[in-house]
Amino acid sequence: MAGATAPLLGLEKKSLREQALSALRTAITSGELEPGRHLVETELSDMLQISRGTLREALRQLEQEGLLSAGPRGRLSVRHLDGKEIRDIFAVRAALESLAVRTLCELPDRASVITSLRSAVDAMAAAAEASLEERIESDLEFHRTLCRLTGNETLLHSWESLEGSIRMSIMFAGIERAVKNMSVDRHHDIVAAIETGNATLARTTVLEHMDVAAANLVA
Amino acid sequence: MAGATAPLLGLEKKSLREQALSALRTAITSGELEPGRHLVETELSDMLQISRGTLREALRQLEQEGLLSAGPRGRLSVRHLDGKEIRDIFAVRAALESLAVRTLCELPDRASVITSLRSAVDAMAAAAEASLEERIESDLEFHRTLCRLTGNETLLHSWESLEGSIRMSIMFAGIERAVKNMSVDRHHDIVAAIETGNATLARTTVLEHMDVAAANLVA
DNA sequence: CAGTGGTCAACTGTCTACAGTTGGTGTGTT
DNA sequence: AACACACCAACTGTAGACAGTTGACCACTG
Repeated sequence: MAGATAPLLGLEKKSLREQALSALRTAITSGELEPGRHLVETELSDMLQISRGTLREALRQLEQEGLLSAGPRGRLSVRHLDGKEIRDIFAVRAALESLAVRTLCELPDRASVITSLRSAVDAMAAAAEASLEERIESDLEFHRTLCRLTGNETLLHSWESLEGSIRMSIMFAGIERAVKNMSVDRHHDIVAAIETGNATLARTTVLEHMDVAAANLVA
Repeated sequence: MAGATAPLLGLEKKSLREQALSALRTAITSGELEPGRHLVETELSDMLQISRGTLREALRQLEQEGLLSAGPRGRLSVRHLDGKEIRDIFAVRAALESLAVRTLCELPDRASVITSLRSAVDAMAAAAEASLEERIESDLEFHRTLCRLTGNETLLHSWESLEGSIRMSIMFAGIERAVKNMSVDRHHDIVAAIETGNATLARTTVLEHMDVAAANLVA
């Protein structure tokens, strides 16, 4: 986790809600909490050693991220994805990321952007020999960077809201299938397309990338 | 509010959290809670006559919708938008809705879709003489319908997550400016473009519609 | 055997209370 | 008057308890 730089002597204090949030997120996206499973508040609050009120705030956020689905009478369960939903998720993702690259193409000075993206690709290359988890992380980090560099906070926020669903898609399809989408070359193509400044080309490249990615997952 | 059909003798019971959610949403998007204002939990829970725990769940959701921004130490305040952020919001909105129309164009039988959209446009025309609020509602309803008809739940969800920000943009710019975007003709153009099945045309129409809309708001 | 009514356990919705932290204010000292 | 320190009020983080509802299981009755 290279992004977790401690703020110069600042204590690493996260609220219990945030801790619960990431704990549950990883539990779900790792499959520890299998899709369809009913979540019982008292049970979870016992496991995590936090009170129900704190837990409920975290659950509400996960629900809005699309990781949980609400049944009748507030019953929450882990969302179950089918092939169509994965394609739908990737269609939205493609729309967001194509906006990202289009925006980046229109930037007057893309030099620093290109530099950042290249180092993100390099990180993927470095992780290529590492664990599958790390490869996935570096891949997602690349795409998140794509959105962040636009400077459009709303775009970044929307993408991050989708991130949980993306991770669920990966888990649903199985990590073996997912790594087929981690090709360093394909990501280089995206950066190269941005570098040309040709928005149409960049957009097409991203759309195709996502099409292939979704196809790989649901194949 | 044509969408609020009671489910055959079903009682209309909403949880306090949901009630608080809509109360706060309208308070913010109507400007009753002005941008930048600090929100104090105890104060709000007194006003709404609910407990803090219940309120906090609602606040968490509003935060994720982008209506509230979190300061240091959990201090929440009503989000303040500037011109750039409005353009950013509408750029994301344009990306989502252009995906919507593209998807609709690729549908084999668009007849029923066109019918639904036409009635949504008719509703706008009917509201043209009504209050400004109703005009805004019918406009948003049209665009929401655009997303709903695709059958892509993720797309609809993403759009609805953005809806709060869109409403804030409208309020920020002032309703007088916003109504300039409610032209029935322009919305007819979108429907007509979908009817042709020409995805590129439809996409261009929507992108331009959103460009104009954002320009009108920040002018 | 079908159907009815009743009791019980499991959950969620909601509220109140307590603890910890922070920013401000007033007072005393030099 | 300026600075240091101590106290205080305001607010958020968190916990624990109570109430209401639902679904299941079981006995009773026609």
